[in-house]
Amino acid sequence: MSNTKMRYSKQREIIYEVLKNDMTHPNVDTIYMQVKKILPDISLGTVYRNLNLLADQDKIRRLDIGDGVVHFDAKIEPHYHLICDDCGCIKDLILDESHLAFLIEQVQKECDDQIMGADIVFHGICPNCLKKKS
Amino acid sequence: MSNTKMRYSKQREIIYEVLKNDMTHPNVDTIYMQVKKILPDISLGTVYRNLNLLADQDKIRRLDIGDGVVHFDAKIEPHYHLICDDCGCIKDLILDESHLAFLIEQVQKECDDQIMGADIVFHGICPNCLKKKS
DNA sequence: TTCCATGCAAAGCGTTTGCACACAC
DNA sequence: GTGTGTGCAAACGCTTTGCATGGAA
Repeated sequence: MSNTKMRYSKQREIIYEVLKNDMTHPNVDTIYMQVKKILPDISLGTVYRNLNLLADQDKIRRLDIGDGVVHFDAKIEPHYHLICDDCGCIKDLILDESHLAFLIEQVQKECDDQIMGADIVFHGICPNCLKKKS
Repeated sequence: MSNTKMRYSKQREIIYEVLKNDMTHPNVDTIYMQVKKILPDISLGTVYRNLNLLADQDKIRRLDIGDGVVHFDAKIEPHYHLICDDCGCIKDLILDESHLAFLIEQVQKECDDQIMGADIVFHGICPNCLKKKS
């Protein structure tokens, strides 16, 4: 709950630090393994609990890309993602403001200006995989 | 596999019919319960198997809206979805072509024209829930 | 001392799968 | 008859949770 006092925890701090330094939009298991290098005794449950807690406080973002596992992102500013259909990597995608405004406007016609936000996921081939193919 | 002969099955036919007549983007359990009214002995595994099979053949669409369960849609033409944050319903969203072209163009700058498609999910309050609130 | 956070393990839950039988062809 | 599809139940993988202990305030 948000009205409960939250105490400091070394585990939560490290989890947050690890995620902030990881630009790959890692899933929970990847985060768990990275944190374990620093805190070998941490448990998977603690990682889940803290990631969900940080996400509920909007300090990090939950990412659902449709691969069956949850990913997390320390970058909370609105932005979009490109999923590589070859290697499965997730890359940030910046859409310019004027375009986004138009997009939102379109959507608002449908739902009385109550739009909260949009999750946009694009599928394609990332530059890395393209390079390997040629 | 696509080179394996597929035989007719009553179950598959009914599953597809049920989905085509359901505009709510149902999850597997909902489809299962509807099909069970027509074929009381059908098993959940069969529903999963056939939905995945139909989706792999692009006869239906898999939908991942981030609620932890898979939804399906018999409407395969490209379109987008609005998720109601109040009731969780999923509504179709039509974006006009010129806008979409611009969107795709933006994305292609990032990934060498290899864009395959986009899944776009918007969050908001659906007209029904809005009405109830006022 | 109070009570939130943790580690551990078990449970939960949606989905997949192995197997024997049924059925399309 | 051959081989795909089914029903059933067990297995699977990710995530959550209950509980006793640890640690922040």
